[in-house]
Amino acid sequence: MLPKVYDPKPVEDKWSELWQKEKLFVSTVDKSKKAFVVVIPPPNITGALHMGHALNNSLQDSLIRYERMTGKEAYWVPGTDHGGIATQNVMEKMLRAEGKTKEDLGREKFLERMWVWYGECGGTILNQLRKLGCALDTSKDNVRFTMDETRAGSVFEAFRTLWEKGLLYRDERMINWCTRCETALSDIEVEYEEEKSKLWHIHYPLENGSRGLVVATTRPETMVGDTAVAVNPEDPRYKVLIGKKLKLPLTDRLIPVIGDTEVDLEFGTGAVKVTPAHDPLDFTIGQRHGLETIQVIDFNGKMINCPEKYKGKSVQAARKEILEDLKTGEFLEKEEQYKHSVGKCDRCKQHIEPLVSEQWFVKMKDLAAPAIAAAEKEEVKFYPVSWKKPFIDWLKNIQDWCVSRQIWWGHRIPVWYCLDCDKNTLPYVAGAASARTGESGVLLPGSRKGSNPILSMNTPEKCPKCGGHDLIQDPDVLDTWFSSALWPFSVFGWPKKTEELNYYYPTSVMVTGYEIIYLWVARMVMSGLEHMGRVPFSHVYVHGIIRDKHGKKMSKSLGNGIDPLTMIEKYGTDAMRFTILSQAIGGKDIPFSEEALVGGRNFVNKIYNVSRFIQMNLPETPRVMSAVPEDLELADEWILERYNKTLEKVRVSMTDYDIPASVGALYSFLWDEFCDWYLELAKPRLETADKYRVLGLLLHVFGGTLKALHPFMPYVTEEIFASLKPYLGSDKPFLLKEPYPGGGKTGSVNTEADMKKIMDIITQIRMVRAQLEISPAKNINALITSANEKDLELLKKHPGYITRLAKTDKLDIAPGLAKPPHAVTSLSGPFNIYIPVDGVVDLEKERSRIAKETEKLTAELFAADTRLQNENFVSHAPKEEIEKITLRKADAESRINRLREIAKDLAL
RNA sequence: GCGCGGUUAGCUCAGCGGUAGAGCGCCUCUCUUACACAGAGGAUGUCACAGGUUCAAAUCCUGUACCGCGCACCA
Repeated sequence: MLPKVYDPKPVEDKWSELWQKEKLFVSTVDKSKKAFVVVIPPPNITGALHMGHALNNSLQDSLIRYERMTGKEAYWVPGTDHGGIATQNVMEKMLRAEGKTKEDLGREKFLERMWVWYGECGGTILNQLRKLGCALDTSKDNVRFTMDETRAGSVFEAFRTLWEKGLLYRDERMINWCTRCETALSDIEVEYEEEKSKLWHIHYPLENGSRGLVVATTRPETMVGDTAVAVNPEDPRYKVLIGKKLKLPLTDRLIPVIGDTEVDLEFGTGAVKVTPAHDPLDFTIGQRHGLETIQVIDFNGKMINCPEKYKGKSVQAARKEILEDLKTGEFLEKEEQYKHSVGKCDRCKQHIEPLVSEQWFVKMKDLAAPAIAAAEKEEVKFYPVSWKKPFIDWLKNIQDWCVSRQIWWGHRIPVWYCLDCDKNTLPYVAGAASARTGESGVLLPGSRKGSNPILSMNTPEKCPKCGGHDLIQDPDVLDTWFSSALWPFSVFGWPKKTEELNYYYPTSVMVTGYEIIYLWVARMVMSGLEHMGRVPFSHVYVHGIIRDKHGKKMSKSLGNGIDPLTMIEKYGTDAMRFTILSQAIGGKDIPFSEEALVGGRNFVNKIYNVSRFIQMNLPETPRVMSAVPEDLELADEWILERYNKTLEKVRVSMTDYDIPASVGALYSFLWDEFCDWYLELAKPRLETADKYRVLGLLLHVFGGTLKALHPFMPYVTEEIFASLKPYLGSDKPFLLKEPYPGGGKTGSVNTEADMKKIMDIITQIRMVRAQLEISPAKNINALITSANEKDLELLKKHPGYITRLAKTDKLDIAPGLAKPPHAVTSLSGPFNIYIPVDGVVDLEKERSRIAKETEKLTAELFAADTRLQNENFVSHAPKEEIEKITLRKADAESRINRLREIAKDLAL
């Protein structure tokens, strides 16, 4: 006999290995079949998978397996992402642990280490995905990487196309700079967080030293880079000062007062210090008024171009000193408590420094327009729809995308410069190794205007203009999202016109968390339309974020993270998949706790034990037994009906990507209906001549349920299916090869209603047993009677159901039965149920039971009656509703009357 | 400031026009040979608040409060 408790580990190891070995998940171009394609959101190679990945991939796997079983050529394309800054930070951290920096290694050696890391981490991730049961063919030649050779080709092609269309350009702008990661970031890589700070009011005197203007600022340290003070030209307080010169405190510079309508009269003092080099708004004001831009903070976050005493100091240190000096000089007039949100690097949480710098940008407006149209026409359809509007709104307000990053790990910008042609325009310093670029010879961050970029995938042989060989490549790499944006077609070899690309593109659905809709989904849609002329996927299935049980984001620093692999160890993959799939409702965040897994584990165990029970009853010599027999009796028809309806519910839910509804339907069918009722009713029949017909149906329904559950819980279903296969008559090597069940026809219309009547009687008797504390071991007798003989026909056909499940010994079913002297009574629909009890009935208990019941029914009667009395209800409500209420009223009346009679009896 | 969610049993959440549901927890009984990771039964809810629409509202509309999340602003 098999053990009572299911042990997932050996089962999971066995099958995940076999699936890969037998190439179960391989997809090939098959034009006779409709393709169902999902491209994996490639996990960053930054470490182990987390709960978010578990959710994301469980959802995708469910879809892929489901669609494959419905007969589509389902292909789930595996891969990983190099993950730019995030991964480089991981490596830098590892180096730090060794007491090294990336500069110690130099660019080349550093990248070598990164590739070794890719080998390790990428492998780990694939391993973990296999453990999760993912239907991904992880053989080497099928796994993509955003930085492998093919993908590099895609990136170059995209870069070249955009460049040639003038959609990619280099310009000097104010960008977000992370002084920790030492790179520029795009706007969406900045997180804003509310912080408590101060608003400092500083007096800027007039040229002659007399009372000037008071500015309010949160960043006093930038004042050494001020080149003006702006006021609103309509401001009566300051209008007259426009054009006057102010003496910039702590320096000997004079700066003008300018008028600019962007200045808000209400805010602060109504006078703004203008630091074009370090504030986005000031930058535009500066451009408008032709102000000088003085960079006083460098790319390391240190002060430059300022009075000697602040030079080289960090921003924080400089702020402190400058404030002290302002106080000493009596320039500081006020300190106000102030809350404002501050930009932070989404990778390292360091404060973002707005800096002016020359970077590569992608022009977005033209790219966004077709994407907006596609979303509006729902060529890209969001599930849930509520993401449609935010998606479109974001695209409508899109800004150009800064795509250059000053890090080493990534696709190097495919642009070279000729040091001969451009020796006067390039900020090039030959010789000494550069810490920033890790190369000898430095291309400084300054302007390269006037130089001629040479576009080339590989190092050009020579300068096409002068034939010179002294070429230097742009030191920057591309934003990691640049390659991600191409993923839905780069995975199929684009720009090569491969057969795969032709067959699999556009893909079916993109499954992703809402946190990367703009960062990623929007860019894929734009790229797909731009480079392929078609949207990359027709559906976007948006899911939420896994949070801790209190709704807090899981994070390392909070220590509230749950490791999916530990959970798999403890509860099994199927249990974890079931749990998170059940909770992934409507794209909402999922509060997750370990306790929730218990339910999943129990369900897996339940499934396993059903199979134990069935197997116990099977003949030792296997033969095909699964069948829907002729001459079904009520319970058989009922379970088939429930089975068919459940499968239909699953089918409908799946078209809506409502996986929790699918999983939930199967759960309650198997547990509440199949196990709790049908199996219990089948047990005695297994001892009779009926045995093989019952077994046939048990196998049919359970086998089908296993298939239906397989997309969600692949391991346990595969394992059980394998052991039942000879009885089920399947010749398929794996469950995934089986067609998804469904489409069965339903039985007679009365089946469910009839069964419900019997179930209710059973429940009533059980209730009496429980209330009277009659031991389950003890059999009792019951009398069931009704005024209408016809009602009893149904029960007479199936006395065994009641005998078995209510554990009655002797069961009398007849019209007009009188209540035996020592008996308790219960009502079920039109039936009076009398249960004779030993000794004397506790009259008090019985009376109060009946009183309570009467009370409930009276309330019901009153409610029904009130509605029926209401003319409006009768004239407006649909017929069926009125009928329903009428019946309810009659039922309540009948029961109340019957209860009254019994009460009368009891009084005697 | 704009937008999007949420507010239902002790907890976590379904339901989204026709008599309030699940899982977990709690209470009672049962190791009845598939399963105690189980079975049977039970208790527990002014469905945030205020208006409105409707014969009928947890469900639709409007507003309010609180919680969360985006986006914008942030001198």
